Amino acid sequence: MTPRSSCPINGTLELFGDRWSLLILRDMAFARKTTFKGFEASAEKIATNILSDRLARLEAGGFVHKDRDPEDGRARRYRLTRKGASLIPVLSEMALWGETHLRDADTIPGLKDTMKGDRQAAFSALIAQLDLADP
Amino acid sequence: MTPRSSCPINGTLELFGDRWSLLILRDMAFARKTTFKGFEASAEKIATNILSDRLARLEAGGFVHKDRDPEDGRARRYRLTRKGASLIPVLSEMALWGETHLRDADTIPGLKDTMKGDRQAAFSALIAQLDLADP
DNA sequence: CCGCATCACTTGCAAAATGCAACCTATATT
DNA sequence: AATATAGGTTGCATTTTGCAAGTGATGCGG
Repeated sequence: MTPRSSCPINGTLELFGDRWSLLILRDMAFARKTTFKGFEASAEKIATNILSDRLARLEAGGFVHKDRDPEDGRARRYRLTRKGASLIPVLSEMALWGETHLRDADTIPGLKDTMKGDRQAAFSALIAQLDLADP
Repeated sequence: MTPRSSCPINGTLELFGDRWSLLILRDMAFARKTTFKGFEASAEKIATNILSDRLARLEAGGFVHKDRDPEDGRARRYRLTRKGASLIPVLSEMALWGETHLRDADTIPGLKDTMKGDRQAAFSALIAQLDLADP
């Protein structure tokens, strides 16, 4: 798929401009979810065919790494790669926007302060707590 | 339309999680475009029915204000409201991500520095240069 | 090691969103 | 008056999404 333009905003939207991809990354980055069932159980109720498709795309794009769950042979383990974790600032900015402009959105404790202070440090700390996959 | 969840990221995605809405805001915020023809002329080649639909949604959501163009009675003038301009940080973060992670994305001069320095000041300066609508 | 539950899907089909091309109306220009 | 331009709308084909049901592999309790 050849991009519609060379605008970096457009490129980002061609990858993540849908209603589900970033929610999966959110679950990995902020809720530490790693399994299909875990993503399926999120409040937004993604359909399994869409979830399957998005995980495949995220894996193909190198944002997510998939392997067997070492604690349950039936389960697969999905983890962010460093490339996937690079979207945390985008997710955070969207969370901040939603929190300040949407009526019935939850407040994420500490988010506003984090986004005002040393973001880089906060993101690094968050990433350090994640069990990233490496390729 | 009742939101799928009260997650602020989800709420933001329900409003802007499509391939076009943020591009229109981009054109207003960064390219200073104000007319239907102007948006239509952008590199991504949006179809006119989609453009019409997105402008209507953005107006209904209070992100964009529409009036007659004072310099051409045939044209309508679309301008960001303050609420619409509040998405500039999200757009900028997406631009930064695209610029650093996508192969063939353009580089926006000064963006990386801006995003490392005093963002708030940079965003304020940008907004000051825009002719915002004010409802 | 048998039966049942769970995990990660896939399939089929209906509904909605998107994309394309043609057409239309109001205003401006010559 | 004729023509061009701005901002749409309409009809239709294609694509994406969503829902429900079904499938194969693995684990677990007896």
